[in-house]
Amino acid sequence: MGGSQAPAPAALAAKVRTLAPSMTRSMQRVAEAVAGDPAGCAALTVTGLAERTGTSEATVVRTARLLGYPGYRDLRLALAGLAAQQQSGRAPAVTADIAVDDPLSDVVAKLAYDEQQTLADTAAGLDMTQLGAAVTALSAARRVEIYGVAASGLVAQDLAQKLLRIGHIAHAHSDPHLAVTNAVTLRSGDVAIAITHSGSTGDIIEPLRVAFEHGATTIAVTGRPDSPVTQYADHILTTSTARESELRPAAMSSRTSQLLVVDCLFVGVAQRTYETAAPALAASYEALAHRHSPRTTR
Amino acid sequence: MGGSQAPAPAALAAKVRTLAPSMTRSMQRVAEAVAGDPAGCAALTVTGLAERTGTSEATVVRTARLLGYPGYRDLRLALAGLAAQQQSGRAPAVTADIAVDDPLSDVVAKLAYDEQQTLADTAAGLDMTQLGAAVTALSAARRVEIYGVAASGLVAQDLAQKLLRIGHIAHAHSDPHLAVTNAVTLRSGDVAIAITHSGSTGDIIEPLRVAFEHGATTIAVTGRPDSPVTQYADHILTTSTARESELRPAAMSSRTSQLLVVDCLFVGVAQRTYETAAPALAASYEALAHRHSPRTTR
DNA sequence: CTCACACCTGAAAGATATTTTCGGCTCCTT
DNA sequence: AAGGAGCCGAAAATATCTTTCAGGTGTGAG
Repeated sequence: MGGSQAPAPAALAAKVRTLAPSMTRSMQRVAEAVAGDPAGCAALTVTGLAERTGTSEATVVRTARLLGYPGYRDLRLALAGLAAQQQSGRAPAVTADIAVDDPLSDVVAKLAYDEQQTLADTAAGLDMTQLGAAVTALSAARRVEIYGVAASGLVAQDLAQKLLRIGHIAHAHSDPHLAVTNAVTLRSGDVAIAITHSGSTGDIIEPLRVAFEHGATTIAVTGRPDSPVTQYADHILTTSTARESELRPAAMSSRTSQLLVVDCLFVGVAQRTYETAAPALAASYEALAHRHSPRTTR
Repeated sequence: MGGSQAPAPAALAAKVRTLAPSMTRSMQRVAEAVAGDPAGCAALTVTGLAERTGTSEATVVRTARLLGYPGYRDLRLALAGLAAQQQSGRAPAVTADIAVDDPLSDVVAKLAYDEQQTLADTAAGLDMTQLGAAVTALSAARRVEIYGVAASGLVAQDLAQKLLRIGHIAHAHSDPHLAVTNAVTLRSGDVAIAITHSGSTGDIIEPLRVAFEHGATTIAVTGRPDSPVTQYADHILTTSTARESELRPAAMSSRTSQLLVVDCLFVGVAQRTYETAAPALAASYEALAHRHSPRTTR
């Protein structure tokens, strides 16, 4: 039930970053070479790439498999495609890290660029099958419980707020103990969602496990599709992982990525349950209108 | 003109037309198939393409040679590149609104595109002078209080979490009454931030007004620089407003925009107070490490 | 501190795909 | 109608990719 099986044409760099942590040293060398110079690597045979990375053919093939391709041949084709896209596409990028002495205008530009990149990577890497299944489960759910702590806790709340606005019963939990207590009450027909970037946050795995074992449909939103949390997930939605730096904690880009996924879930559910969602949206909008004072101008 | 022996990436169709007259019948069939469906042919092996065109492997190789490639392998690579280019070329048709019957893949593409657009707009529209002043005030603040409700409440919490992690005293408030109570205790040297998209949410204006009148430095993060909330704001940071639709509430893009602004504030403050921020970041990272269970692999 | 285990790693064997060779065939020329 | 030039594909030869297996390395338990 792992990541997507579709060959990723443009999302390769993202996939490399996502899977890199679960790779062995040699495989990382191969993945790095491939992500760093797609065009150059596309010109090489298995043996050539093995030599260039100081590894063996077997390792190259293994890496290709891990990245989701049937074998090296297919990875090579994807590489050629990627190279062509880069060629025709825009200039590489100004991907420099944020430095302590960057002027504010640079900070803004770099942050905006990085988040845009994260969005593109996430969209490209999302498995539509998994997403569809998750939307289906959510649309039919009696109630939805969402677990997340810290930055992911905010994403959980965001989703809960949105689902509530279209008439679904949804709650977010940040307190690990209460989350487990809550998970115990779930059963078949309910949905539990765990949001965790690392996928190995014990406080979040536990409630999902409990929900899973009580028969609820479980969904994991994580940046690590091979992490512990996925053992208890019926559906896995992978968020992208951008490089981080001292001044740019991982939480920043993972949050952007998670929010996009959550938005997709929301819109998907809203589509599926349009008959009830539309009036509910209108009603909640109406109810809040009086809380706003008249505008100053215009 | 035609680069005779150089592998043609995009000009393949043209080359086929140019060379077609000098081809034999079987070769023309192959060339035609290749030019007509690059993506499909890239997926085929020599034998496969030979069968599909009703010819033999030898003919396929001969055709590849005639088109300027060393062999079929290289033609296939070029084909993959061409396919990828075509693919990406017809992408930018996602500017339409999200419809009820859009397939999920369109939903994802449109959402990602819209959020990217929002980010670009926000970055372009940010007033660096105001941002700089806000960062200066925050860096020197004794404590920071942040007010926001609903979706903006989550942004407020996000900022509070981040500032806490770099050793600043910061709290987010969603409860209007508690917010006002809290604002009363502020004075010169403290900073209050109001986050509201409309700029006319009474529950948020009120605490900012109180903070303003008690001498605190006040910052407004709003999408409406002419709205009531700005009367009480020393510094105004403008977020961008994307068009919204029934299935895409305003909260979605305003949140993206607000988060970017908040991230800029955070990084700005982290830069200015690097001496204390860096160790604090490292310490909080360290403290959370034990909450993560060991990885599945490695 | 030592041992045992699990896992990564690469060499070589095995399987596929590509390229070359070569003889039959068609079609044109005279 | 006969000869010949060149096209075409089957099968051999080669290159490339994949799998298997055994050696090595680091890690955790005792």
